[in-house]
Amino acid sequence: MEKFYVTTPIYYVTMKPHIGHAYTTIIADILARWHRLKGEEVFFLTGTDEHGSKVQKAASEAGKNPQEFVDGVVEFYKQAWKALNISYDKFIRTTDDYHIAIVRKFIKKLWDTGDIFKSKYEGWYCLPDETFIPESEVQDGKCPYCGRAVQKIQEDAYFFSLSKYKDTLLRVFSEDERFVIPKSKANEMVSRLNGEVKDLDITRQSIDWGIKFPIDETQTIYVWVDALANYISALGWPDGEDFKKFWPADVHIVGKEILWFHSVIWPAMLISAGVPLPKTILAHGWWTVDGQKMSKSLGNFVDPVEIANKYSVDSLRYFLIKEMPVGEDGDFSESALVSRINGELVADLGNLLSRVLTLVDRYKGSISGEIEVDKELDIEKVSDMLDNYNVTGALEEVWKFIRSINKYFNDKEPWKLEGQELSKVLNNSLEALRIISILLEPFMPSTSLKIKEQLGVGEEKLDKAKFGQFRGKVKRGENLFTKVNAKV
RNA sequence: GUCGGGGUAGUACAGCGGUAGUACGCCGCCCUCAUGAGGCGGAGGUCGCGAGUUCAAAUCUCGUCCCCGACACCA
Repeated sequence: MEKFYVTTPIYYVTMKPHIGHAYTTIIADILARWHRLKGEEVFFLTGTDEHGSKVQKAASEAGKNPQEFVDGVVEFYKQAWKALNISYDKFIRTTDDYHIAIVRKFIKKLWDTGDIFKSKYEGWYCLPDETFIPESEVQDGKCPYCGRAVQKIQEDAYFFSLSKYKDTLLRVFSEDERFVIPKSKANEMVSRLNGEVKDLDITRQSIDWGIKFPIDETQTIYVWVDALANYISALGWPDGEDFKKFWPADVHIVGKEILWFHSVIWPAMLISAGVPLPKTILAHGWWTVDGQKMSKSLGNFVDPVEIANKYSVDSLRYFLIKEMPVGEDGDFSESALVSRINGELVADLGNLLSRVLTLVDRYKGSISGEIEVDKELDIEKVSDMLDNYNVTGALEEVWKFIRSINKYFNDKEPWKLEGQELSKVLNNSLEALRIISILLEPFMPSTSLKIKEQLGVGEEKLDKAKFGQFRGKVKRGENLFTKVNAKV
């Protein structure tokens, strides 16, 4: 049986999930559901990244110890994913015991390969805040958080020989078109690799909240190394059954800002440890909100659970996928969301189901007739797009089909027909709706289910997405979506 | 600064050598099976600017202006 392993990044638990976290996770969910629909064995991993100085700091600001603090924030993620209908198979936390043990084992493996060496880490340090400040954040020699002067200090640290893998990685990029999608983002990585590649410090002495470095217990493993290893620790590397079955990952879904970690640092560590590379790293763009970047200072984070409760989960899922092609940036606004709900979900999909079922109710005879709408749908194309992670294009293809069936219904004017002629139009329309319900399942699972209930058909996999004789027991129900009238 | 992407209708985008397109919005007409849903028609663009190549340029070349992204924190 074919397998499919998809991951989201593990989210850093300093705050509740926002619309960007939801977006990444929804893409992963769609892919997971799509591959299940094809009858494959799927492993969908998500989770939380819980170590590091920023978590430690956030915890102390909240007056809690770090473990208490992260336990609290993790619940927000789990509840959000439940509310958004996310079908993950495993939720990993970097504070889980098995993860900690495997990270230490993984680091030892890199040490045994000879790719870890001891040196000095030098950086800007804010003494009162007890944290290192990245060069790019230092403002006029001052700490961006407290405004006090930072100083250059040195401490012992261990480094990973990233530079050693530069050429190997360049070869991977040039030989494998699918290693990083989209191409434009792959090019950015290649151009960075062609520049200076420094070895990476992978431990810190000054940080306490994290996994201890197995070679020297006075050091703590840098949070990124700890986090990246989740993709194999979740599977029980190196001997676990899941690891043997599901690794290498088919796709790591990431935001564009963490692509370097996933397409360069992570692969380098895997090569060093003798582990095969993930097949694809899919980098997506960012959401702005009402044209502005989401930020703490603007306080404009959009809570996906609130939006889902206000409109509907599937309205949100539909909007996020349809509004912005994977890899590009896009803007979130409630007015754009409402416009898609009214203009597409209500007027195209909801309307189609509604008008077809009304005529079916009125017609008493049996439904049958030759199929004539099958040319309107190219399932191969939808399938190819999803296999190539073009979720926006695939959804658009399904939508073209929905529009074409509305047009078919309109042109045939079945409300003026009777007997065989009417029966045929109804059979075509019902079969189209049944196939639409199958193809929409990955994108809008609860809407898909509602359509199936009203058509009186059961759960169906992709192999049932073929036109034929409609066999459901139709039972008209509530409208799929409600028109939003309020001006926003 | 270095590297990369882009500037096309009010807005969002497609087209990438052969009479300027799609969606939303706007205007007009028509229909009624359907959630004040639907259909048809229309207005609206010197395709950033200048030059060149060509029978022919949004499309290729050069120049120029402007926007955006990556450059080791962020979905």
